[in-house]
Parts: sequence; C-alpha cells; structure tokens
Amino acid sequence: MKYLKPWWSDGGGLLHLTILLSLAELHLDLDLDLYLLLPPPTRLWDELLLASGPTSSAYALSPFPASGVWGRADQLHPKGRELDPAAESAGRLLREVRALGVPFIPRTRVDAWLVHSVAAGDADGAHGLLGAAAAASAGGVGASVDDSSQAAPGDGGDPRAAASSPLDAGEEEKAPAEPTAQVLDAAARQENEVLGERHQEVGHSSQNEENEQRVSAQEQKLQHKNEDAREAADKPDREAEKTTESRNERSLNGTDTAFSLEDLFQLLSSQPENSLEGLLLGDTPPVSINDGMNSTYNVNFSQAISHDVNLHEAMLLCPDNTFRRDPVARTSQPPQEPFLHLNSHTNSEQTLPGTNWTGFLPLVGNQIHLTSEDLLHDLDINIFDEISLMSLATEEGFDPMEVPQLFQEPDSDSGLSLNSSHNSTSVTKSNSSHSMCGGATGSSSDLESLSHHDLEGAVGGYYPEPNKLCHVDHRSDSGFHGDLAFQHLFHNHTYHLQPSGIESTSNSFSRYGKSQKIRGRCLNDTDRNLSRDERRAKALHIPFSVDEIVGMPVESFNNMLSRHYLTDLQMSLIRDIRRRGKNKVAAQNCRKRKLDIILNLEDDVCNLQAKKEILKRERAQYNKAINILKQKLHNLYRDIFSRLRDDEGRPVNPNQYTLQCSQDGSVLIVPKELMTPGHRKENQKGKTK
DNA sequence: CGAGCGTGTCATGCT
DNA sequence: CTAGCATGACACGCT
Repeated sequence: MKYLKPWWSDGGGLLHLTILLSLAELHLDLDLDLYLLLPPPTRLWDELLLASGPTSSAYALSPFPASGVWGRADQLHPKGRELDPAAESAGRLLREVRALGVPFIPRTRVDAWLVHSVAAGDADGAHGLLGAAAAASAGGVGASVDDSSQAAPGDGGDPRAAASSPLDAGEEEKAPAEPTAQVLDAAARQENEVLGERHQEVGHSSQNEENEQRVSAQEQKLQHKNEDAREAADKPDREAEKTTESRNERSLNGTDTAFSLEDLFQLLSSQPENSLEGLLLGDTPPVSINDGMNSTYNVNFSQAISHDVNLHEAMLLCPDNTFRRDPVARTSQPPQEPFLHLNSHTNSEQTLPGTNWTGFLPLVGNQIHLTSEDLLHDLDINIFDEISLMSLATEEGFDPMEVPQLFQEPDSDSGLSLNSSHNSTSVTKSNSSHSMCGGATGSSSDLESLSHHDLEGAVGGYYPEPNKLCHVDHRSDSGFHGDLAFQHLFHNHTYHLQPSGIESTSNSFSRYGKSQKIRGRCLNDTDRNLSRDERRAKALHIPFSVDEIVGMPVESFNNMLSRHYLTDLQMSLIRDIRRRGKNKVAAQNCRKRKLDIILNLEDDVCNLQAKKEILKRERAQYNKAINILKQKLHNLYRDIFSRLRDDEGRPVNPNQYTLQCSQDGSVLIVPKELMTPGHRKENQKGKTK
C-alpha cells in the first residue's frame, strides 16, 4: 500500500489555495485554512502518514478538509484504527505549528478533535497544546476545547469529523463512533461561542432583523443541543445536520471577507518571485486587493487567512441569500470559466470523488515534482467536477417540471406520476455525472429567488440530499429523517395530538414510502420518503415545514404568512396543507375515538354478561332455597295430619281436609269441599304465611 | 384474487 | 364569516 501524499506537499499549498480560490469565485466566504500560513511541511506529513503504518483498507484523504487536516479517513476518525500514532504525529505537527508562532484556533470540530486526539495521544502535550490554543485565541476568537481534552484517550471526537471524510462511512460501520458526552459538550459549547461571536458581528453589520432572529433561533437550537449533547451522542446524523445549519448560518452572516478569483489570481501572478511558499511562510507583506466593487481589502495572508474551510459545506451555501446572484449567471457558472480554461485539457482518467481517491492524488512514493500548472490541472479537473456537480445538486431541489406534475396529481394519493428525467440511482454509480445532476441546471424559476434562510428547515429546503450530491455529501443520509423528528411516535390514546402530525406523517412515511417506491421511481430517496404535501411544498419552495404549517396556532400561522411574501399558489397550497393536516389528525382522532367506543362497548358487553351470570346463579340459589322450604312445609303438613284425630279418634285424611290459618293466629281444620276457589286461594295465602 | 384493515382525503354539518 | 372539529364515505395500498 502506498502512501498518499498530502495535497500541498511539493506545492500542494497551491492546490489548497486553488480550492479556496474556487470558493472565492463562488462568492462564498473565504474561510482559509490555518495551514496556508505554513510552509509545506512535507516531512511532517510524511511522518504523520508513515507513523500510522500501512493498511489494506481504503486510503482516503479527505478531499475537502474541514480544518486543514489531511490524512487517512480512519486517522481522522476518532475511532479509527491506529489512532495513537497518528495523534502522536499530529501532536508533533501541532507543536511545530506552535513553534512557528502561528495561532492554531480550533474553529471546527475536526480541529477540536485534532487537538483532542493530540491531547489524548500525548498527555503531556495536552494542556500545552490546548493552552497554546487558548493563548493563541486570546481575544475571544478561539473556542475552548478543554473539555474535549479531558475526554478519555482514544475516545472522543465528533461524528461530524468523520462525516467530513467521504470514505469514512465504511470505517465507521466497522468501528462506530461513540463520542463522549464531554466531547460533544465541548464541541457544542465551542460552536455556541463561535455563534455568539457571529451574533455580535451580525449586530454590528447591516443585516436585517431576520438575520438576528435566525441567529437567536440558532442559538436556542444550539443551547438545546448543548443540553442534549449527551443524549445526542448516538445521533450523529442530526448533529451533522445541525453543523451544516450552523455553518450555513455562519456564512449567511456574510462577515467573512470574500475575495474574487481574479483578484487572488492577480495577486499570485503579480508576485511570482514570492512564490506560494513565500506566501505560505507568512512573510508576505499585506497586499491590496480590489474586489472590483470600489472597495479595497488589505490582505495580510499571515493574519487574515486563519480560518478553515469545508468546501462541501461551503458548496451547500450556494443558494445563500447573502451572495445571491442572478440565477442565470449562477446556472451558467461563468466563475468557473477561468479554471476551466486552465484545464481545458481534460483528464480522461479522472475519477469521481468518492470512488477512488487514490487516483485523485499524487502518491508520496513517486515524489514527482509537479509544477503549479500540473497541480492545478490535477486538482481542478476533479475539484470542478465537484463544484459543478455540487452546485447543480444544490439547485436541484427545485425542478420546474415537478410543479405541474405534482399538481396534476389527482386528489387521492394515486396521482404520483412524476416523470422527472434525473435518475438518482445512476448518479452515485456512474462517472458521467455531468448529465445526471444537470437536470435542474437551467431551473431559474422565480421561486428559486426565495432566500435561503427562508428555506432553512423547510420542507423543500436545501437539505443535502445524499444522492443528489453525487457522492459528495457523505454525511449520514438519515440526517434528514432525523431532523424531521419522525422518531417521535406517540401511541397514547389522548386526543390532544399537537405532534400528531408527526406521528401520522411518520406512519404514512413508512407506509407510503413503499408504495412510492413503485410509483415514484424517478424520485430520489428523499423525495420518496416525503408525503405528497411535502413534495408539493418542496416543489413550490414553501419556506415552512408541513409540521409547522399544520401544528402552528392560527394566530402564529397567520403572522407567519404575513411575514413572508407568498404567491397565491403558495398560499393556497399552505392552507390546503393545513386543512388536510388538521383533517388528517381529526380523522385519526375520530378513528381512535371510534375504536375506543367499540372497545368500551365490548367491555360493557362483557360486564353485562358477567352480571347476567351472577343473576342466574342467584336465581338458582333462590329456587333451591324455595324448594327446600316447600319440602319442609310438606313434611310439616304431613306431620301435623299424622297427629290429628277426629271426634271418633280416627286419623284425619289430608286429602279431605286442609289446614287454614285465621287472622288471630288460630289454625282450623277445614274440609276441602267447603273451600271455594276464593277461600282456597286465601287459604293458600294463609298457608304460605 | 378478494376480504379485511389502515390511512388519507373530501364533503358536510356543527360549534 | 372563518376556523376548527367530528364523522361518514370513498379510494388506495398493503397483508
């Protein structure tokens, strides 16, 4: 097994910068990496890689390092194999980083994990490194990772760190990540602090109030997440999604400086003597960059470039309203033209990201000295495949062809006749991905101009859809479902079912997911799991979730509608969704009630049958007692007549005489022929007395 | 293949 | 009048 060389060794910094330039050209926040400040530490990286030893498994270098940490996926993963040597080497690396006097500010969870892993692997260096990090972050920028450092060695780390590495999924299956609650706490706290910082920035910026509200909501989310961090240890999917949201939010604030591609290229080309190494060494003086919009940035690369970037996450921010641009311009993707022009000679052997990264990166053992152009060529072909695919994928959430088809459905659920042309199943396996994800390239509906923040958390929002992302998003594909909280199944028999929509939808999801698998083959996996209303809402880019629409009180609902500009179609659909959702809940309640009534009636029947049995038994007992009394009376009668004698001393025949009790209690012997029926009756009454 | 069941949806009446 | 609820009826899919 050969070792892969880090991207930036032998000029890999230029590669990394290229990614950043591509980000800048996409008008994303240029969140440059710490290691850009450093000279290409080939030796260090070789040490790092060699220390881990060869393995037979996939050798995955994270294509879009979230924090400038390159290495094998299983090394990045906290539960990965051979973690300790890697952590040791990482510790040496970080110590050398410290020696260079460059502040290492853990801004992401991968950063935090790296620091933690170093701390875990080197107990001595733990507090030193972290102290250095804390000291470097004096001024409040850095986030405390002390808690993460105190986690058990070999443990800890964030599932999101693993999520940033595409090929890590398989490793994770073998050794599922079990981040400690401390680490999650620390990570959540860290993100909280970063968010708070961002919040302040937002306050100083000219963003509108919605931004602040969203940030507040995000803070609440994060606080809640902080509280539930321990419980969330087994929910990496949701965590990863929250990370994406927070990152999105971070970028939405737009406080990070965005550079244009041309500016940076001019910078590079105008200072060839400096070379990237000089630039990377940090001895480059501040450079003025004109962004073409009458503002000039004084960029000191040794100071300004201190952030890390996750290209994948940044890509997901394409529909960001902060950097919203003309959809036509976006779809035509002119910004990539310079790079595409640079790489007009396409590499036929390029491999799709996520398929085989060994073909993507130069091998360490080869030690080929590549020129910048070569590196750019090697990188850009693949990177811009990614960029184009991801940008297309993020815009694929809306397919204009989907709308009429969705609304052509009959009212019943049978109307799913979506014949969308994109085939998601082939996306993940075929290399000719351009045509696959490009189905929605030209979609420039006005609905698309809905701001991204409005779509956050919405049904049709820009959730990363695994298949749509063309193998780029390797976060857990269950994150979406997790966020929809479909795991909340309430089987209580109360009729106050505020979240019953969740219950019902979850039931219907599991139920209709199967049927839609048949009818909606053209839909991707996520769409397949959506209900009809959710697909409609997604198609119309309705910025609310179905649960919100249905479960919200009418006042809040009307306020919510009034706060957003919605077309008549959207309003109509929203009200229909609400009506149907309410009625669905009502129908469920009605059926439950009916079922309860039936059950109660069955119980009543059982109770009445039991009562009947008891009464039957009582009647039998009474009859038995009556018979006993009759028998006793008969015996008494015979006994009396056996002792009776007439005037002549002869026994009295009981067939000719009868006993009659008078009112005063005296007993008379009366011949039967003298007894009229009425007397006989009275006599019988008297007898019974 | 039909029956039974669960579910969503619509229409309607009532509050 | 509007919104919501309750319920019968129907359609659909699954077992």
